Amino acid sequence: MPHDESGITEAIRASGRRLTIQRTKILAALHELPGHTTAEQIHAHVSAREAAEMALSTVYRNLDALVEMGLVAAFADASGVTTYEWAAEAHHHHLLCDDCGHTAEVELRALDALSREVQQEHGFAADMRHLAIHGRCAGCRKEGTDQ
Amino acid sequence: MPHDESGITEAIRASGRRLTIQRTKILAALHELPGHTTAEQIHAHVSAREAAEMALSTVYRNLDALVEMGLVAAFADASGVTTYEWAAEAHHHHLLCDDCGHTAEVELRALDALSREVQQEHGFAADMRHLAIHGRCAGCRKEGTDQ
DNA sequence: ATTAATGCAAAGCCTTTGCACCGTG
DNA sequence: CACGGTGCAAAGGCTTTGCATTAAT
Repeated sequence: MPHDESGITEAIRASGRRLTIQRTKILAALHELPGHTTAEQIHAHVSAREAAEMALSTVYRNLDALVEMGLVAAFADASGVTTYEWAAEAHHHHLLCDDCGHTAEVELRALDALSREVQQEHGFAADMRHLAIHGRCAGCRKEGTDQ
Repeated sequence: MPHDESGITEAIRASGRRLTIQRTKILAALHELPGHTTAEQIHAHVSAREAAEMALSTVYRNLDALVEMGLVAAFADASGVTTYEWAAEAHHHHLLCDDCGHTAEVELRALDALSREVQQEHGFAADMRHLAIHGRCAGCRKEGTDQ
């Protein structure tokens, strides 16, 4: 893809990897699609605009490589599906409603204190870039009932 | 199984379900095994002590039922494996080391503030009973390097 | 020219499902 | 004795892998 906004292509080359058309398109898709995309979605996104279809396994292999390089973050959905997200954009937090399934992306200040506690009392370097908090959203709580 | 420590068997019967030998053994296994057990582990645990082996699908079906009843909590591992835990015991938090895979169960005070922030600013009722925080544990940080 | 990367198809893994039979309530 | 539950085996979904071929450096 055209302009390389960060040094991503360099990083890829530096790691001994090659910049194939497929990899380039997957990088573009990661930029264009909103966070939390599945391999399938990326595959569909790429295949939709291009005549030639890319193998799904290529998408997986590339995502794995990007995760290994730390450029992309992978997360396990509750249903077992893996979602991927451009690591640099994963600096937000999620409020997952267990009722309606809605996901809100928010900034949480209190996490600093949490991070500190975890660090000081457990020597654990927390990666808060992508914390997911489960619960019930405002809407579902109003409706009161179950499900 | 002998003494029913909570009203679990009642709850099961009240939901129109039956108390089969298999279900009883699975309940016992959930009590005996530490948190975060997989269906496979429960199956192995039960099969180990009893001569007759139980079908793995029975374990899954029972776990599903227990989750549906709210007695057991299910969580998606990063690798896509589902782990189950006695819901009443899931009132702790996890520090998951992304390097060595070790899981530490801790109590985090700072979560109260977090809970409050989420509640007040987003109207979201957070369920903090089983928050998982990713990062690097003390041990892996000392070793410094990758892996 | 090397050798990483792709495509394809097959296999893997965890989990779910269909169906006849069993056993609890 | 009705109907929820079980076992078995087969199917399902997502992901990975083997191998010959292609293409980036």
